[in-house]
Order: sequence, then structure tokens, then C-alpha cells
Amino acid sequence: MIVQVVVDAPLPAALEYALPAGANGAGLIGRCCVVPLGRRRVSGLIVGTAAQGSVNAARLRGVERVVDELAPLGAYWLQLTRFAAEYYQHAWGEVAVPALPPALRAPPGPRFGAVLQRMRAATLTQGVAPLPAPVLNDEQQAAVAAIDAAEGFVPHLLHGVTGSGKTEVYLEAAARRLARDARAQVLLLVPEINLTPQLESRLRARFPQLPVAVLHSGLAAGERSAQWLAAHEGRARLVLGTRLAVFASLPHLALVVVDEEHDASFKASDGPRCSARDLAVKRAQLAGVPVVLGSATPAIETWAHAQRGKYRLLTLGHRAGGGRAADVQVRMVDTRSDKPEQGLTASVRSALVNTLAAGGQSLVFINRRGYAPVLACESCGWLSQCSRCSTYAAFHKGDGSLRCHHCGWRVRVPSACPTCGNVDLRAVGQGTQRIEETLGTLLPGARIARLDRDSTRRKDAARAALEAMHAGAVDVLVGTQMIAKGHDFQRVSLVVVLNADAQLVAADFRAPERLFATLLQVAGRAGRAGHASRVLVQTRYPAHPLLQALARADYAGFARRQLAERQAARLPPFVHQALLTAEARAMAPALALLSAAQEAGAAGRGVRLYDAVPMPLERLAGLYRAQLLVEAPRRADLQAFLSDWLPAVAMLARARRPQVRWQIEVDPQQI
DNA sequence: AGCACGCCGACT
DNA sequence: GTCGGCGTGCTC
Repeated sequence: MIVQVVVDAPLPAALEYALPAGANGAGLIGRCCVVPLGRRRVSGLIVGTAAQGSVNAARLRGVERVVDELAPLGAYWLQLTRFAAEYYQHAWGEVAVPALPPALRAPPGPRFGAVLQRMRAATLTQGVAPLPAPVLNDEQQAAVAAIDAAEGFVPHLLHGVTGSGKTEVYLEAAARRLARDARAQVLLLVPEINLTPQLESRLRARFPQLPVAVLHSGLAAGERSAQWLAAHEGRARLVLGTRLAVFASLPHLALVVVDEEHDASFKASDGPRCSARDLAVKRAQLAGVPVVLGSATPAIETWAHAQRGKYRLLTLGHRAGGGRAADVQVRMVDTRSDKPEQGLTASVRSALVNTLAAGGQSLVFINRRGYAPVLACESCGWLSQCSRCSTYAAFHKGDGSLRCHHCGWRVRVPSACPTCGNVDLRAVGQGTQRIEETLGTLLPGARIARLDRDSTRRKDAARAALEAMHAGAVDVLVGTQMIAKGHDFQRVSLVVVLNADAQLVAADFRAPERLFATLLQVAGRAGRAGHASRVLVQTRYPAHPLLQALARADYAGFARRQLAERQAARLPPFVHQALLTAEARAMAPALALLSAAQEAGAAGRGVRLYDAVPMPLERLAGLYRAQLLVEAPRRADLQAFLSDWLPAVAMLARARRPQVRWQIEVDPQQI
């Protein structure tokens, strides 16, 4: 008896091992096992069995242990990991084994059965008072009814404006699925850990009796394994997690939900570059269950699917519970005529002063932390370049440091120019710290708080700042994206956006949709409690179509325009892309590898290979980076090409001196 | 990916 | 004469 086993290594196929004589061959597929691999012992997953092996019997080694304390992974789970591996151009085992919980990724020891018992004893439910179920408005009810009526695999896009109550729709749709079948499980994916506790407590309050498992990278190994096990064994009825949870084992999956589906954090940035959102849809398809992608600003690709009828569009156009979007007035402040001083225009200054005088709260959004993005010597032109990256180190006034936000490099700010000795160094541009300082002068007596990655390094600092804001103990909150996500401030009557222009003119074709999503989210912080409020956007381009669409809160119009532009320029979703990247100690070898790869792939059918170029951030943490874009009008052509081409690229890279590391990214999000 | 083997330079 | 550099190749 032979078993086919995948392991976490870049091998082209499963390996074959012998089962001990007399071992039961039934029910082996999907079981975890421990196998010898070279000089190592590793965790593996049995993906097939055969009476006869295909390798030389002399080379065949035996399975050391079949982990029969644990039920096998299901057929859909195996199909999902196999699909992901093929799609993202990795070995099956490289996706499947790391998708297992920590307790299974390393070979389980002889006492594994006892370990599992301890995990099973961990309780999932918590005693929480149940919520009065919320009353849904007509749109919410229609959305729930549509999801509830779906038979088999039906993908939905739930397009809901900020505050329209998408979460209530998810929860009600989940409740209906769970009520139908006592074993049914629901998978709910969210972008980031920060959002999990909020949603988790809402969930537990809504369904106090429901066993909920939570999966994210912030959990300790033992806890994560226990949560995974509860899902695998069907004890957890609802699994709430970040992108890694898309690979949770869910034997009775009945519904998949992806909240904030446009969010970039669903795309893995290390290992196989999988999109958890796309895999969630695939997963629903394999399991034959409905899937709901929810967002106020869907990814353009998702919107295109909905427009073509591939996804069923459900719309929530009204704010649930009172606050009316019409009360929010969005206005552009033209920085060509109203010149900013210390980053703030006269219009913005007076709006802040007036809001404070009227007892309202203000939010000031600037997408740059630190005091200033760069420090400059005015006498010789020296700039605070990062020593390891092709970028500037930002000036942080608090601890007097220069810090690179890309690689973490950090030095004490020099007391004089390192080149010419001039002691008069100038902070150029605005960051959150500097805006905070300026506001302190502009609004004496105002209670000003700052929320960014620096101010929240201390544990719970973010929560404290947010609570202070909610309690009305803060008049002005300055911050980065962090202030935009998932917080309902009731008393905010002014939102100021300071530096949107940088992204407005960015080269990346996806920059507009990211900017639109961020700005709409930031703008949505205003006017929640129903009183009139304003959003002011400082810009040199007040007539820009993106900003005009923002002012009308017109996502559909924005998306229509984006799709037209992408069609004209032959960009996704009208073409499919993969990005080959290379990094080395110098730029030349990285470019040379990619040029050789380009030559090797020149005969590819149905694909187009662009020239190798340095990446937008061409040097990062001391390594030079280059990229080569591959495009194909048809997805199948791209897939076929990549599977032929990448082994050749691997050969080229191995022979290359000096060393060049390379990676492939299918459906790259940043080019 | 690991982890060996293997073949060339500076050391007890 | 060995220790160790990393180039090359394999893992059922």
C-alpha cells in the first residue's frame, strides 16, 4: 500500500511513501502524517493512495506515523488548497501544510492525543446577554431574503454605504443558515485583527449561545490550534477570522462572508501571495454555498463581476438608524488660491475654529505619520535619505529621530548637517505630529489627540484615544488611516482631509480606487448622529473627477469611470497579470535575471512580457528590487504560461551569481 | 525550503 | 594537514 504525501517544500509533485504492512488503507486521504524527508522528519498530508507506487521501490520510505487522533481534512478543503497552490504557482504542500494550525505544522509528538483533549476542553461560548434582534429596514431585509433564498453557490456583492448596516445583514443571513441545519457553519472574514474584537463582541451579544471560533495571527499557538480544532470538528458554528481563516477546516460550511472585501490586507504579502477574498469565493463554489462580499467601496474587479451579472448585486443605499448622508456636505478647498500655512488653509483653519466654538468634534486626516516626511539642509541641499532604502527617513520630533517607514531604520536626528555642518536643518512637509502641534497653536485650550501607529505603540493606547473621542473628552482627533476604520463617532461635525493629492497623482493604476475608498470612509465618519456636518478636502485639483465623485458620494459613477479607463488602457479586469520580482545586493543582477527570464518566456503564447524595470521603491532594506510584468487577455493562457515558465526561471536563478532571489505574484495589487 | 555533499583558501 | 566558504543537487 502506497500513500501520496504533500509536504511544505517546493516539490513538483506529491511524494510516495509505504504504509506499514497490514495498515488499514481506508479513510487515509486528508489525514495528517509524519514522514521522513531527507534527513528530516516533517509533517505531511496524505492526498492519495495507490496499490502500486510509481517510484523505484528501493527509494521508497515508510510513513512514520498517521495522525489518526484527528479526523481527516475534507475533500473540499483539499481541493481548495490544491486550487490555491496551482493558481498562485506554488507546490500543493507549500499551501496546505502552512494552512494547518501550529500544533500540526510541526510533527506532532506521541502525546498528541492528550494535547487534542486539552484543546477540546477549552470553551468557545461566553455568557453574554442576548441583544433585542435589531429591526432591519427594507433594504436590509431584502438583502437577507436574497441571501437566504440562494441555493448552492451564489456569489453576492453587498454594496452598502457607510453606516447602512451591512453587519446586521451578515449576522441575520448567518442566523438563518445556522437555523436551518444544526451542524451548519458560517465563515466570516474581516480585514484586520483590530476589527475582530469589535465584531466579536457584537457577534457574541447577538448570538450568546452560538459557539464562535476566532482565528487570526495574533493568537498564541496553542489558542489558535484550539480554535482551529473547534472549527475542524464542527463544534464552532461560526468562524470569525482574518485572511488566514480562509483555510480553516469547515466540514459543514453553509455560508461565506467577506467584510470590507476591497481591503488590501486580504492579499497575503509573504509566502504564496494568495487573495483570501478570491479564495473565499472559490471555497464557496467548491462547497456549493452562497458567498457575500460586502463593502461601501468594492474592489473594481468585484464591481465588474456584479455589473456583468456574475455576482448578484445587493444594495444598501440608506443609512440605518437615523443619520442621513444628505446632511454631509463635502467641499474641496483649492490650495492654489487658498495657500496652506503649516499645511492648513485659511478655510480649514476657520472651520476648525468655528467647530470648536460650536462644541463640535473634528477629525483631521493626514496619511503620514511623524513630524515631517523629510529633513533638509537649506544651505547644501542635504536630505534625510534612508541609508538602506531609496526613500527619505521621516523626522520624528518626539524622540528626536529620523526613521524610515519602510525598513524601520532609525537614527538620532543630527544636530548639524552631516555634509556641510549647517546647524539650521528644516523639517519639510507635514506629518501627524506636526499637524497636532500646529493645531495646538491654532486652537489654544482645545483637547487634541493623535492616533497613528506611533501613538498606539503602547498597548491599549488606541482604545483609550478612541474612548476619549467617544466620551467627548477630545475636541480634535488627528490621525492616519487608523481614524477611518470602523469607528462610529457620534459628535463629529467636521472632517478635514489634508494630503490627498499625493495619491491622486500616483502612478499605480489602483491608486485611485484605494484613495476613493479611504476618502469615502474618512468622510463617512461625519454626520452619524444626524446633525449637519462638513468634509473639507484640501487639494490642488478640486475639479478632479475622483474628488467630484467623492463629493456626491457616488461610488457607482467613480467605478464606471475607472472601468472605462481600464478597458481603454487594457488593464485588469480586462487583462490578467502576474508580476515576477527579483532582489539582489545590486540592481544589475536583479535586472539581468529578469531579462534572461523575459528571453526564456518570449515564445509564450497569448501572453505579453514587459521589459524588466526597477520597482517603484527600487531599494528596500539594502536590497535592490526589479520587476517584470506578464499580461494575458485570457486567464488560462497566463496560468499555462506560468507553469511552463517558472521552472525555467528557477533554473536561471540558481545558476546566477551573485545571488538573486525571485518571487512570482499572480494578480499583483501594486505595480 | 532544508540539508547534505563537495571542492577550494587560511589556520591550530 | 584540517575548518569552513557557499555552489549544486536531492528530497518518495
